[in-house]
Amino acid sequence: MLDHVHATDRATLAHGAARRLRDMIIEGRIAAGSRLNERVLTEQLRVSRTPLREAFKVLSGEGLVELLPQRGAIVATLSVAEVDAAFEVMAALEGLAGELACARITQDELAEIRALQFDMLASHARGDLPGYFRANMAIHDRINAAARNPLLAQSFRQLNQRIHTVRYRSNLSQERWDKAVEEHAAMLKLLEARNGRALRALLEAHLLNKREAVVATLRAQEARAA
Amino acid sequence: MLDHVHATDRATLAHGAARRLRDMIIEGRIAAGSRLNERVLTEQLRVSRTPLREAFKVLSGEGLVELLPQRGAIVATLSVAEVDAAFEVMAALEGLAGELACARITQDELAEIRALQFDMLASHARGDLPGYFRANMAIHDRINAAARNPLLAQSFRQLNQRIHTVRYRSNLSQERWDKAVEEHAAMLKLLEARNGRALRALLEAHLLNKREAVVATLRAQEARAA
DNA sequence: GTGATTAGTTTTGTATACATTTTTGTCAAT
DNA sequence: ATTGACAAAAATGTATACAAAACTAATCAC
Repeated sequence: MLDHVHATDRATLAHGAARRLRDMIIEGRIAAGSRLNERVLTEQLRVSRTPLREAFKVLSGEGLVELLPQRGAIVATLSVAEVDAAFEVMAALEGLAGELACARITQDELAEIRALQFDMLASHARGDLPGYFRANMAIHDRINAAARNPLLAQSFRQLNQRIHTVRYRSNLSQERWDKAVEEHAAMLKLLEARNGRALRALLEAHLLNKREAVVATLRAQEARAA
Repeated sequence: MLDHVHATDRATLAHGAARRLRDMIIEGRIAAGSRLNERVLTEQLRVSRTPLREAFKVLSGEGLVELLPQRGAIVATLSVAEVDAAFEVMAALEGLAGELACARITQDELAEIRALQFDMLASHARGDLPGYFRANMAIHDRINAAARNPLLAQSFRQLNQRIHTVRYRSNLSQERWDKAVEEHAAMLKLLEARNGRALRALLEAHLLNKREAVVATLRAQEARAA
């Protein structure tokens, strides 16, 4: 097991702690809004307070943790407004990525996206939602990579990470799911045709559709809670 | 920008150290690539190593500092490619901000931007470049604020902060300066007309023009150095 | 019962001590 | 002069000690 510890883990305890804590938060293993008690976490992560507190600072920069001076750290909470805002920005970023990708993507990368598209179709046909999400994420990652803009990728990743919990927990209606798959087919066509402007518009619309689905789910949950 | 002082600003030594160090880096008082020696900085900032190292982590998240495990921290370096990439993303974000602002801006906010526009014209007429930059920044801040999307504002601010040194050091040609002022007049018209799509396109073009100017300056400096 | 007060506990913030790792400087060998 | 070995110095990473703030809960006045 220890052989498989990532390089960033070995680098410093602070990095390792940040990585593990990040995963716990993104996967929802620690509830949003809950206190991050230093004593508890030092025992859980087997590090002392110094690297743990440094990890808090890192995750705070990523928007995953909120630091309340003199009152410790909590897992960042997500309001519906914030999710809404995040999708608004991500739509623009993903649109830009698509446009740039049209100009910069290689044949090999395009072939890989084609393959992933078939994976997605397979998952869709089987009704395998987690598989669909995986293929979906992979495709969008490839588009982002093909855009050849590390800062764009980073900005996008940061926002996406922040809303990860709610994004990949929303249960698509069959109808919306079918529509999303159709949109993906159109995306691939536009990418192959190197039609940057059109792909950009489609990706933006695609993410704004996604936003509607997620926000609707969240509002429904809110209503049920009340 | 309206420095709405967050409670977190002065609350802890770590935040204070981060703020001061951030200013030093953004203003170029510490050269890009130079080592951030902990002993030296603890004396300079009058804090112990613990909060200083926490500040490093914060600034690393903002892209201003690079952490080299076991080898300390350095001021992040900016390649021309990175500046290029940053402007590419900022153009998309600023375009989005303009489009959203068209839909959401109030009359009061619009009036304030009109006033700032006159300030800008005054600075331009006087050949006062720093004054022009100030008015320019203020206008773009107002547009961002009118977009009512804190995550958009944050993403933009982070990128802008990162390239601050080179952005506000590029010496405009009179020609380009005149053109930029003209573009600003057009922006205001589109904002008043609530023409979101057009404003978006203009803002994108405006920032991509800015990118050309800055990148040209950088390449010239590079050439002179060699 | 309600609310204020305050002693005791917990928790966070900061400084410092200790442990490794990296860097520096010297000197001999080629 | 350059290289390599290696001891010394310096710097970073981590743990812990101490200080200050926040929280808890018991007591008391009303």
